[in-house]
Amino acid sequence: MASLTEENYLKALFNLEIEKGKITLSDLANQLQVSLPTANSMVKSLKKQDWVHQEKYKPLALTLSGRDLAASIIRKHRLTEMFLVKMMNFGWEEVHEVAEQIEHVHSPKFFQRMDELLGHPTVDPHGSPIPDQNGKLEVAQYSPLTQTTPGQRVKLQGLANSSSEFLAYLNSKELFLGITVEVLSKELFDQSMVVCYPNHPKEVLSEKVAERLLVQSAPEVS
Amino acid sequence: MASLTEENYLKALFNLEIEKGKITLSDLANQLQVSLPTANSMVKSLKKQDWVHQEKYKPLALTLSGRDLAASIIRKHRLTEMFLVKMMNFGWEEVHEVAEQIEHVHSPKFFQRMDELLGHPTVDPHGSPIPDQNGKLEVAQYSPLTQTTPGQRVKLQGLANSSSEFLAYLNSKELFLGITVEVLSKELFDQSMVVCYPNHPKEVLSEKVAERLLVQSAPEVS
DNA sequence: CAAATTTGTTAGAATACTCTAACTTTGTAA
DNA sequence: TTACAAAGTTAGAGTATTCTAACAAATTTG
Ligand SMILES: [Mn+2]
Ligand SMILES: [Mn+2]
Ligand SMILES: [Mn+2]
Ligand SMILES: [Mn+2]
Repeated sequence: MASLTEENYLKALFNLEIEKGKITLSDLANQLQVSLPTANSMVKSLKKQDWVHQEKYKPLALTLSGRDLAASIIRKHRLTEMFLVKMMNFGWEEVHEVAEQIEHVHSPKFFQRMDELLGHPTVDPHGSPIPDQNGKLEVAQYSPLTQTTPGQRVKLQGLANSSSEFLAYLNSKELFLGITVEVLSKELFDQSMVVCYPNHPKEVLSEKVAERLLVQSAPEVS
Repeated sequence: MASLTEENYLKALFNLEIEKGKITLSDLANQLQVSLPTANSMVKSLKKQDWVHQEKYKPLALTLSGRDLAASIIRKHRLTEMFLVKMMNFGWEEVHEVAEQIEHVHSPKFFQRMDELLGHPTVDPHGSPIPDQNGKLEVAQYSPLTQTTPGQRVKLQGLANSSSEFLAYLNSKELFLGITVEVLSKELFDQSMVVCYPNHPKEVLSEKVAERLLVQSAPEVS
């Protein structure tokens, strides 16, 4: 059985594989905020348990069972975040830290009940997909708001970054998942965008913000 | 900050103090299923952090801050058990293992929300009192059913033992907390008791069972 | 009360996870 | 294509938690 530490390594490997395609030891060490030798020795132990493939000086890769284990932990993390928001009145900016702990709880029934009480959600409060019981992950193809052009109407579906600072900013601007945003204009100089959405007829979003807002290109028309 | 291991030691010390009055190292080691030297060295480290008093070859005692910490963990454990039963449809025989893990989660808000959603419960699903936010523990004075005499009507308020085997037995006999039990007779030979309670006009309880059922001597009269 | 038993302590070692320092391999770029 | 930089590895060590073996103190008991 994987220790809490090993579970965190597997989760990091899973996320790096999705974000960057191939996994380097440096990225892993950086992600987990440990030294290179620490990551190196832990990877050796993950290899011994057949959760990662590793050859000297080569990039890393999760094995099938490693990926399954990682997906199950990420499933628990995201179900927990959703449960905290929907059932326990947490804000979406408050849930990550708690989920980081609860994801390590061993109790299939506990997470099954969360899943049932939530009606089998497919995304977490930040729009990230929840792996299903078999470890399958629906990778929705959203694009950053920066790639839209004036006149377009799009639906806010996800976030490229879920830091609590960014989430607090979105709260203050009443920018929530699911809302429809219309692009009014784009500033050539700094790529900032003027948009409108419910209760906000004219709001300026910096490039920094816009590139972190993931939208659905073709929103259903009213 | 206390590690998960230290938290479990503090909890054990707290419970031993209540159950036995004074705390011996042997009891502690036995409770936690570790060797005597292991308990000894951990107690030294708890002493260094000023959570226990310890003198060579003398019984142990929690310090004020140690007791507070222990009470807060037991509060989290029992709130969690109540939450699992009332909000997540767990049986009372299934919650202890999960609570054993969740009690170590660091998030005041998480347990505050449990408390609120449950309406500030004062006991856990097995009748054990939940310490309040200040670490105060209401020690209700219940007595075992063995100490009642035929003709008496009492209310089942707690359990002297909450092993899942015992709880499963109680489930099968529909013996739940809060029901009123009338003692019909007591067998002199083996101390077994014949009782009656809702849906069970005549049920025999062994001494083993009866001594684990904690009842309120003076039930409110109808 | 002296022997036997129980309880507590010390010493020494193992495993898990982490670090820094030193070294090697790989990839880049002049 | 050699030199420099980046990435990866090895060696050696520290903390936390646990163990067994050996020993010492305290308690119980005949
Ligand atoms: Mn998260
Ligand atoms: Mn985690
Ligand atoms: Mn319990
Ligand atoms: Mn515990």
